[in-house]
Amino acid sequence: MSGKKDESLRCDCHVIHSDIVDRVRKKMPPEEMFYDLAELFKVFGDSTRIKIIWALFEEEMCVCDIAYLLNMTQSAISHQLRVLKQARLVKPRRDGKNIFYSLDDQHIEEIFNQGLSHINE
Amino acid sequence: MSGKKDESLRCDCHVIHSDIVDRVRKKMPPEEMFYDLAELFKVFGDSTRIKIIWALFEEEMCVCDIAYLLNMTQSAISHQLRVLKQARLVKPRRDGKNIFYSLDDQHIEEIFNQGLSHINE
DNA sequence: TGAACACTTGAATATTTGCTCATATGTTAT
DNA sequence: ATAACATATGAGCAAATATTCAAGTGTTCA
Repeated sequence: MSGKKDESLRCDCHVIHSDIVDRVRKKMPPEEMFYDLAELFKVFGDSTRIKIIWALFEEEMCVCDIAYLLNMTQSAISHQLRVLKQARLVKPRRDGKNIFYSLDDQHIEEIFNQGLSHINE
Repeated sequence: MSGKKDESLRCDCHVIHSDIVDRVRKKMPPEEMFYDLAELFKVFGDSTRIKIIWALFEEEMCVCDIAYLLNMTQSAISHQLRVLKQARLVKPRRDGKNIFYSLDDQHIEEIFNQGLSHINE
Protein backbone atom coordinates (compact mmCIF):
# COMPACT_ATOMS: atom_id res chain seq x y z
CA MET A 1 0.00 0.00 0.00
CA SER A 2 0.97 3.62 -0.34
CA GLY A 3 1.25 3.99 3.43
CA LYS A 4 4.16 1.53 3.66
CA LYS A 5 7.47 3.13 4.56
CA ASP A 6 10.70 2.52 2.73
CA GLU A 7 12.83 2.60 5.85
CA SER A 8 11.32 -0.38 7.62
CA LEU A 9 13.58 0.07 10.64
CA ARG A 10 12.45 3.61 11.30
CA CYS A 11 9.25 4.30 13.19
CA ASP A 12 7.10 7.37 12.64
CA CYS A 13 6.65 8.82 16.12
CA HIS A 14 8.70 11.81 14.96
CA VAL A 15 5.53 12.92 13.20
CA ILE A 16 3.92 13.26 16.61
CA HIS A 17 7.00 15.03 17.95
CA SER A 18 7.58 16.99 14.77
CA ASP A 19 7.50 20.33 16.56
CA ILE A 20 10.38 19.30 18.80
CA VAL A 21 12.43 17.63 16.10
CA ASP A 22 11.95 20.47 13.63
CA ARG A 23 12.96 23.08 16.16
CA VAL A 24 16.12 21.14 17.04
CA ARG A 25 16.91 20.51 13.39
CA LYS A 26 16.85 24.24 12.65
CA LYS A 27 19.44 24.91 15.36
CA MET A 28 21.70 22.14 14.11
CA PRO A 29 25.30 23.20 13.46
CA PRO A 30 27.04 22.15 10.24
CA GLU A 31 28.21 18.57 9.88
CA GLU A 32 31.83 19.71 9.95
CA MET A 33 31.54 20.93 13.52
CA PHE A 34 30.45 17.54 14.79
CA TYR A 35 33.15 15.86 12.79
CA ASP A 36 35.88 18.14 14.13
CA LEU A 37 34.70 17.75 17.70
CA ALA A 38 34.67 13.97 17.39
CA GLU A 39 38.15 14.02 15.87
CA LEU A 40 39.40 16.04 18.82
CA PHE A 41 37.91 13.77 21.45
CA LYS A 42 39.15 10.73 19.56
CA VAL A 43 42.63 11.97 20.35
CA PHE A 44 41.80 11.90 24.06
CA GLY A 45 40.27 8.45 23.66
CA ASP A 46 43.43 6.40 24.00
CA SER A 47 45.10 5.63 27.30
CA THR A 48 48.61 6.04 25.89
CA ARG A 49 47.82 9.52 24.64
CA ILE A 50 46.05 10.37 27.88
CA LYS A 51 49.19 9.36 29.76
CA ILE A 52 51.34 11.49 27.49
CA ILE A 53 49.06 14.46 28.01
CA TRP A 54 49.14 13.95 31.74
CA ALA A 55 52.94 13.68 31.74
CA LEU A 56 53.37 16.85 29.71
CA PHE A 57 50.96 18.49 32.05
CA GLU A 58 53.54 17.89 34.74
CA GLU A 59 56.62 18.75 32.74
CA GLU A 60 58.01 19.32 29.28
CA MET A 61 59.66 16.08 28.18
CA CYS A 62 61.56 14.59 25.28
CA VAL A 63 60.37 11.54 23.34
CA CYS A 64 62.82 9.19 25.00
CA ASP A 65 61.81 10.32 28.48
CA ILE A 66 58.13 9.70 27.75
CA ALA A 67 58.91 6.27 26.33
CA TYR A 68 60.90 5.41 29.44
CA LEU A 69 58.25 6.80 31.79
CA LEU A 70 55.44 4.85 30.12
CA ASN A 71 57.55 1.78 29.46
CA MET A 72 56.85 1.81 25.75
CA THR A 73 58.99 1.92 22.63
CA GLN A 74 60.20 5.23 21.33
CA SER A 75 58.51 4.50 18.01
CA ALA A 76 55.10 3.99 19.57
CA ILE A 77 55.40 7.24 21.49
CA SER A 78 56.54 9.09 18.40
CA HIS A 79 53.51 7.87 16.48
CA GLN A 80 51.19 9.06 19.21
CA LEU A 81 52.94 12.42 19.52
CA ARG A 82 52.29 12.85 15.84
CA VAL A 83 48.57 12.43 16.46
CA LEU A 84 48.67 14.87 19.35
CA LYS A 85 50.65 17.34 17.27
CA GLN A 86 48.22 17.16 14.37
CA ALA A 87 45.41 17.89 16.81
CA ARG A 88 47.39 20.95 17.96
CA LEU A 89 47.48 19.64 21.50
CA VAL A 90 51.28 19.47 21.82
CA LYS A 91 54.16 21.33 20.23
CA PRO A 92 57.77 20.26 19.70
CA ARG A 93 60.92 22.16 20.56
CA ARG A 94 64.25 20.91 19.35
CA ASP A 95 67.24 21.07 21.67
CA GLY A 96 70.23 19.41 20.11
CA LYS A 97 69.43 15.80 19.43
CA ASN A 98 66.37 15.86 21.63
CA ILE A 99 62.92 17.09 20.76
CA PHE A 100 61.00 18.28 23.76
CA TYR A 101 57.23 18.26 23.71
CA SER A 102 54.91 20.46 25.72
CA LEU A 103 51.19 21.12 25.84
CA ASP A 104 49.95 23.66 23.31
CA ASP A 105 46.46 24.45 24.47
CA GLN A 106 44.80 26.04 27.43
CA HIS A 107 41.62 23.97 27.15
CA ILE A 108 43.31 20.62 27.64
CA GLU A 109 43.44 20.98 31.40
CA GLU A 110 39.76 21.84 31.61
CA ILE A 111 38.71 18.95 29.37
CA PHE A 112 40.92 16.59 31.33
CA ASN A 113 39.58 17.71 34.70
CA GLN A 114 35.93 17.60 33.65
CA GLY A 115 36.53 14.07 32.42
CA LEU A 116 38.05 13.21 35.78
CA SER A 117 35.10 14.72 37.59
CA HIS A 118 32.76 12.50 35.61
CA ILE A 119 34.54 9.21 36.23
CA ASN A 120 34.93 10.04 39.93
CA GLU A 121 31.24 10.61 40.44
CA MET B 1 79.00 -6.41 25.25
CA SER B 2 77.49 -5.65 28.62
CA GLY B 3 76.69 -2.07 27.65
CA LYS B 4 74.27 -3.07 24.91
CA LYS B 5 70.66 -2.37 25.68
CA ASP B 6 67.86 -4.91 25.34
CA GLU B 7 65.36 -2.40 24.05
CA SER B 8 67.20 -1.33 20.93
CA LEU B 9 64.56 1.22 20.02
CA ARG B 10 64.81 3.07 23.30
CA CYS B 11 67.52 5.66 23.82
CA ASP B 12 69.06 6.46 27.17
CA CYS B 13 68.71 10.20 27.50
CA HIS B 14 66.29 9.59 30.35
CA VAL B 15 69.39 8.89 32.43
CA ILE B 16 70.38 12.50 31.89
CA HIS B 17 66.85 13.67 32.68
CA SER B 18 66.36 11.13 35.45
CA ASP B 19 65.50 13.79 38.02
CA ILE B 20 62.58 15.00 35.91
CA VAL B 21 61.35 11.56 34.91
CA ASP B 22 61.58 10.15 38.41
CA ARG B 23 59.70 13.04 39.90
CA VAL B 24 56.90 12.70 37.35
CA ARG B 25 56.81 8.94 37.79
CA LYS B 26 56.21 9.30 41.52
CA LYS B 27 53.17 11.51 40.92
CA MET B 28 51.73 9.10 38.37
CA PRO B 29 48.11 8.08 39.07
CA PRO B 30 47.14 4.40 38.83
CA GLU B 31 46.77 2.80 35.41
CA GLU B 32 43.04 2.44 35.93
CA MET B 33 42.53 6.20 36.00
CA PHE B 34 44.09 6.66 32.57
CA TYR B 35 42.10 3.75 31.22
CA ASP B 36 38.79 5.11 32.54
CA LEU B 37 39.51 8.59 31.22
CA ALA B 38 40.35 7.23 27.78
CA GLU B 39 37.18 5.13 27.78
CA LEU B 40 35.14 8.22 28.58
CA PHE B 41 36.66 10.35 25.84
CA LYS B 42 36.36 7.48 23.41
CA VAL B 43 32.60 7.88 23.82
CA PHE B 44 32.88 11.50 22.73
CA GLY B 45 35.10 10.47 19.85
CA ASP B 46 32.40 9.58 17.36
CA SER B 47 30.45 12.12 15.34
CA THR B 48 27.17 10.20 15.65
CA ARG B 49 27.42 10.18 19.43
CA ILE B 50 28.48 13.81 19.46
CA LYS B 51 25.38 14.65 17.44
CA ILE B 52 23.19 12.70 19.85
CA ILE B 53 24.74 14.50 22.81
CA TRP B 54 24.20 17.82 21.13
CA ALA B 55 20.58 16.98 20.31
CA LEU B 56 19.85 15.90 23.88
CA PHE B 57 21.51 19.06 25.00
CA GLU B 58 18.74 20.88 23.23
CA GLU B 59 15.87 18.64 24.21
CA GLU B 60 14.90 15.27 25.64
CA MET B 61 14.12 13.00 22.71
CA CYS B 62 13.02 9.44 21.97
CA VAL B 63 15.07 7.02 19.90
CA CYS B 64 12.93 7.40 16.83
CA ASP B 65 13.17 11.18 16.93
CA ILE B 66 16.95 11.06 17.10
CA ALA B 67 17.08 8.59 14.23
CA TYR B 68 14.87 10.86 12.16
CA LEU B 69 16.82 13.98 13.08
CA LEU B 70 20.18 12.43 12.20
CA ASN B 71 18.82 10.49 9.21
CA MET B 72 20.03 7.17 10.55
CA THR B 73 18.39 3.84 11.34
CA GLN B 74 16.77 3.25 14.68
CA SER B 75 19.10 0.33 15.26
CA ALA B 76 22.24 2.38 14.77
CA ILE B 77 20.99 5.04 17.18
CA SER B 78 19.98 2.45 19.72
CA HIS B 79 23.43 0.91 19.64
CA GLN B 80 25.03 4.28 20.22
CA LEU B 81 22.62 5.18 23.00
CA ARG B 82 23.69 1.97 24.67
CA VAL B 83 27.30 3.17 24.63
CA LEU B 84 26.30 6.57 25.98
CA LYS B 85 24.18 4.91 28.66
CA GLN B 86 27.00 2.64 29.76
CA ALA B 87 29.24 5.68 30.08
CA ARG B 88 26.54 7.24 32.29
CA LEU B 89 26.19 10.17 29.93
CA VAL B 90 22.50 9.68 29.12
CA LYS B 91 19.58 8.14 30.95
CA PRO B 92 16.35 6.61 29.60
CA ARG B 93 12.80 7.36 30.64
CA ARG B 94 10.01 5.19 29.39
CA ASP B 95 6.74 6.82 28.31
CA GLY B 96 4.41 4.26 26.81
CA LYS B 97 6.03 2.72 23.77
CA ASN B 98 8.64 5.46 23.60
CA ILE B 99 11.86 5.68 25.55
CA PHE B 100 13.04 9.23 25.99
CA TYR B 101 16.70 9.91 26.54
CA SER B 102 18.22 12.88 28.29
CA LEU B 103 21.68 13.92 29.43
CA ASP B 104 22.72 12.52 32.77
CA ASP B 105 25.79 14.52 33.67
CA GLN B 106 26.64 18.09 34.48
CA HIS B 107 30.18 17.85 33.07
CA ILE B 108 29.14 17.04 29.54
CA GLU B 109 28.39 20.63 28.66
CA GLU B 110 31.75 21.80 29.96
CA ILE B 111 33.67 19.10 28.12
CA PHE B 112 31.71 19.82 24.96
CA ASN B 113 32.30 23.57 25.16
CA GLN B 114 36.01 23.29 25.92
CA GLY B 115 36.31 21.02 22.91
CA LEU B 116 34.52 23.62 20.82
CA SER B 117 36.83 26.34 22.09
CA HIS B 118 39.81 24.31 20.98
CA ILE B 119 38.64 23.62 17.45
CA ASN B 120 37.56 27.24 17.00
CA GLU B 121 40.96 28.63 17.87
C1' DT C 1 83.62 12.68 7.18
C1' DG C 2 81.43 9.19 9.61
C1' DA C 3 79.71 7.00 13.60
C1' DA C 4 76.38 7.32 17.29
C1' DC C 5 72.31 9.20 18.95
C1' DA C 6 67.30 10.97 19.00
C1' DC C 7 63.59 10.93 16.52
C1' DT C 8 60.36 10.11 12.41
C1' DT C 9 57.94 7.47 9.15
C1' DG C 10 55.87 3.73 6.21
C1' DA C 11 54.23 -0.94 5.89
C1' DA C 12 52.21 -4.88 8.11
C1' DT C 13 49.29 -6.91 11.56
C1' DA C 14 46.00 -7.67 15.16
C1' DT C 15 42.34 -5.55 17.55
C1' DT C 16 38.57 -2.47 17.97
C1' DT C 17 34.48 -0.44 16.36
C1' DG C 18 30.25 1.47 13.82
C1' DC C 19 26.77 0.04 11.03
C1' DT C 20 23.41 -3.37 8.92
C1' DC C 21 20.40 -7.12 9.10
C1' DA C 22 17.57 -10.21 11.46
C1' DT C 23 15.38 -11.18 15.50
C1' DA C 24 13.87 -10.51 20.30
C1' DT C 25 11.65 -7.79 24.08
C1' DG C 26 8.26 -4.82 25.87
C1' DT C 27 4.16 -1.74 25.43
C1' DT C 28 -0.46 -0.33 23.66
C1' DA C 29 -4.82 -0.84 21.46
C1' DT C 30 -8.30 -3.64 19.57
C1' DA D 1 -4.99 -13.00 22.70
C1' DT D 2 -3.10 -10.71 18.85
C1' DA D 3 -1.49 -7.20 15.89
C1' DA D 4 1.17 -3.06 15.53
C1' DC D 5 4.51 -0.15 17.26
C1' DA D 6 9.05 1.37 19.65
C1' DT D 7 13.19 -0.14 21.14
C1' DA D 8 17.00 -3.49 22.20
C1' DT D 9 20.29 -6.87 20.95
C1' DG D 10 23.39 -10.40 18.73
C1' DA D 11 26.00 -11.78 14.67
C1' DG D 12 28.59 -10.39 10.78
C1' DC D 13 31.34 -7.28 8.04
C1' DA D 14 34.01 -3.36 6.52
C1' DA D 15 36.70 0.42 8.10
C1' DA D 16 39.66 2.54 11.50
C1' DT D 17 43.55 2.25 14.61
C1' DA D 18 47.56 1.14 18.00
C1' DT D 19 51.57 -1.17 18.04
C1' DT D 20 55.72 -3.44 16.02
C1' DC D 21 59.35 -3.76 12.78
C1' DA D 22 62.46 -1.87 9.54
C1' DA D 23 64.31 1.83 7.40
C1' DG D 24 64.84 6.82 7.00
C1' DT D 25 66.09 11.97 8.48
C1' DG D 26 68.52 15.24 11.18
C1' DT D 27 71.94 16.48 14.88
C1' DT D 28 76.27 16.15 17.56
C1' DC D 29 80.84 14.93 18.38
C1' DA D 30 85.19 12.84 17.54
